[in-house]
Amino acid sequence: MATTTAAQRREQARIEYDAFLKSCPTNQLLDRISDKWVSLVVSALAPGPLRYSDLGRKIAGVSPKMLTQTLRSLERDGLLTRTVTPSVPVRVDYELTALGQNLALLLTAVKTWAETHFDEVHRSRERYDAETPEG
Amino acid sequence: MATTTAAQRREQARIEYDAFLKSCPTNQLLDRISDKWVSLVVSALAPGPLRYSDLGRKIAGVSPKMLTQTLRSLERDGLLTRTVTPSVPVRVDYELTALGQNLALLLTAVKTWAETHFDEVHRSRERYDAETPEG
DNA sequence: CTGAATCCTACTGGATACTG
DNA sequence: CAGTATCCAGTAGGATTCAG
Repeated sequence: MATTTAAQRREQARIEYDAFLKSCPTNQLLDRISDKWVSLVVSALAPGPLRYSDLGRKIAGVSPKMLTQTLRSLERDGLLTRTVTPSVPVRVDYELTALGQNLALLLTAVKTWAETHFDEVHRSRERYDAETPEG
Repeated sequence: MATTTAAQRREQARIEYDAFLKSCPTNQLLDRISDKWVSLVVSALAPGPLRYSDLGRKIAGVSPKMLTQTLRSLERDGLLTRTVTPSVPVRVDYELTALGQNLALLLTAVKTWAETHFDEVHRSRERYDAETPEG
């Protein structure tokens, strides 16, 4: 039959979606910078350069794995620079590039939005939860 | 002994981190709106209200589960409204609230940033990958 | 049409230990 | 100090199916 199953149609949609992503790779980048750790690291570095362990302390809940991973990703994207000072012990500084600082401004704006409207959102949540018959 | 093991110190850090999150719940909200699907849904609704299936088509790669989940979350946060028209079949419209539109502006700015600087990031990635001894 | 429920996989990301 | 490597749990999220 001319049966296009739901699965086939869905897969087709995914193929088109992949093509869409290729033709519009902006979404990949958007997804990347929408990452939790990216926001935190960029925010942490916004005031000025920091060392690896400084970042780890400033962000607190982060594991070394995620910290390194995020830093590498941001370095690869040209959002920050990694400077190794071959002293003993080694010292590594991370600093936002102009591009990174540019992005930091936007993320700061989003953060400010969250601070400004948090109580509003919070009240909305309580209202919603109260109305919901917890079922 | 006064032995604070690494585990203890780490756990202590997590406790403090939790307290930090409670005292500064903005981060939770920031994390929430940094979600991939949140960005996509808010962007999709920015031009105007849409029905459930319209959203599913416009966002393409999304599964009904994630779409519903994201919409519920945004509704709970007061970022959009859900309007049910009890016709047959049922019709449900989603529309950004003023708060949601406000956020949409910021996310649009971030999206614009991504579009503007994508080639720069892309070149940085190629440079990075070329320098990296693929090890 | 608009979801809700279930199942299941794959990836995220934390803990831990080890290296230069 | 600044990572790297390994292991492993939790969960995000896709596929599928069913209901109102």
